[in-house]
Amino acid sequence: MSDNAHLAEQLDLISKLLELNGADSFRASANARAARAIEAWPADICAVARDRGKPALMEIEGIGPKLADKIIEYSRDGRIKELDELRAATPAGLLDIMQVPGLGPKTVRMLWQEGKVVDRASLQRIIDDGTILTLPRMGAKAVEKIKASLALHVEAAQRLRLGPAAAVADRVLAALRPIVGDSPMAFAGSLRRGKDTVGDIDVLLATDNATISRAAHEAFITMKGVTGVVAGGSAETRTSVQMLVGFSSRWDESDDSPPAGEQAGPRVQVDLRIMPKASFGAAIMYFTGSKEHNVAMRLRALDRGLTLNEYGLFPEDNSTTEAPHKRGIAPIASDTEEAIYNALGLRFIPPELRENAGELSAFALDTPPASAPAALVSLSDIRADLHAHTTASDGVLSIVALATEAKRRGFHTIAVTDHSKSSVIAGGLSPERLRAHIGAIHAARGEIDGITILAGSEVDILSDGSLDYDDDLLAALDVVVASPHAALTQDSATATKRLLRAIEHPLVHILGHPTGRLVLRRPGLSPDMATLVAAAKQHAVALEINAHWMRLDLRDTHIRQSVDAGCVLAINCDVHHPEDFDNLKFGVQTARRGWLPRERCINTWDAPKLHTWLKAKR
DNA sequence: GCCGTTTTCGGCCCGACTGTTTTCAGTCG
Repeated sequence: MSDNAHLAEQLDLISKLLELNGADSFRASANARAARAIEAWPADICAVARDRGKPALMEIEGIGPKLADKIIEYSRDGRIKELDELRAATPAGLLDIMQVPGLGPKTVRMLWQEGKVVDRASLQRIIDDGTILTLPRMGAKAVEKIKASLALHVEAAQRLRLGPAAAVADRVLAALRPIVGDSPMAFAGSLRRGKDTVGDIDVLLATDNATISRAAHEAFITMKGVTGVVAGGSAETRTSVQMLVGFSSRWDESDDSPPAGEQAGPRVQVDLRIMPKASFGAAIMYFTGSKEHNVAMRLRALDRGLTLNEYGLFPEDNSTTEAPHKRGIAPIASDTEEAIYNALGLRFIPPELRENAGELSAFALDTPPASAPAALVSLSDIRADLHAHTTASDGVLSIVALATEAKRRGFHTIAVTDHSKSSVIAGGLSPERLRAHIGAIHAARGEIDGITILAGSEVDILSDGSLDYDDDLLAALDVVVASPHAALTQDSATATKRLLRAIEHPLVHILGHPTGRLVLRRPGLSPDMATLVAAAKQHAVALEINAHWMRLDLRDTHIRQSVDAGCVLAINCDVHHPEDFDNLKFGVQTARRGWLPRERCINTWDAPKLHTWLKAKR
């Protein structure tokens, strides 16, 4: 875990413990806000603390003098005294209870103070013996809800990776489409923003037709894969179901594929929300988030004397008694997101950027064109893949089959990059086999035209940073992707030296999945990214964004840091199966989350430009 | 605990829903 992520976790914990201890809620949320700002910060925040001190920290939005001191304390001691004291004063089990849906800080504090609850077991005890009913605001219905939440919470909680989540959403949309006709319908939330994991899936449908609305609701709750309708949602405007993820792949035989029995396996909550057509833009903006982006947008509206909610952008008339849409006030903008952004002096902000990380100022209409961000990379810009495996190592496609599939998808170049000898389990090639393989790749060029097949290798970066083949052999390759595969628990300093050595190697073009992380499975290396991106820029090495949803490595914050440093990046599918090309969209979304401009992604370049760039190292 | 061309003190995003209440507190998204 990076220092930023760890520090953010500590501050978030401080926020939660403050709430539990009845501290001022604005003080608690200030800590949580700072945690999110730090987590999204592209550079190493501890380095900022050490090198530039308190004033530089206080320039970050949401960080004032007190929080700057805490960051400095953390960067110096690796801990924060305030957190230690709060932990000592609060039973650890209360944090666990606060995870249960329906139990917020106020209720948990009351249970602790009045009911002597300190963990899940003691909560269960006072439910069972009935004493919970004697506590304030604890009626029979409230207790029933807590009981149900406790039971359900055991199997929920886990977030879902982007790939399986997108597959569920696509399934839902495909099932509803025939019923809703051409009514606007889309998914929102962190899935639309392309985050690497999502908590639940929000599907929005806009219709003014009650018949369509009822039919969609009915089809939704009877869809294949639905294992239960979540209580609540009296009206048909919001329905929540639990749905089987039912997604398996070579990565997930251990933890995501259902064991025997049809109703088993991981589930995800899917919400269907039905709203009037006229509110669709405001609603999808609202449900897409992020929360921080929404808050910033509302503040921007207030600055301009307007009110923004999920029904539209309204003129503010200072009647605080009732929401504007309920008083029949006509919205200034509501049917499309673009109209709302424009009415607030902004260009349309792509969903991937909506994290309140500078996007509002960057997309302001009055920003001079010179300082406006360049066009972001998009899926249709990608014309090449530079990281793919064949049957020579652990892929399932022959060289020609791989090239044929790449051509079918509109690429002008495909690089064959099988594993090197140290990746024994993946069938890594000995130097002799690689020489023969290069010959086979050259021969395959005669069997298919309209696409360039490059001879390459995904070469292991060994634990000391040396590469898995001699320079003579590497020089015979058109493209070298150097990747770490083993020793992924090295400390940060060792990992930095290791990867730096690979970047400085004159025959390396691309640093493949630089940290080796697996989403929700393995943290991978945490090298000093500032050092790596500076070296990558200097040595003209492209940093890879591995598009597989299990990797998404580099991650969004690292990409932003690389972009700021002036690096070029590669978005590669790491193809083993033909379907792996479909993961490209996740790589592109992640790249966009890191603000990657089209021209800085080498996979968007035309063939002459890309091939010239590769040859510069030969 | 942060923040400021209407404030250095007194604010701090908005609305729906639920359950416990006689007017509202808490939670969620």
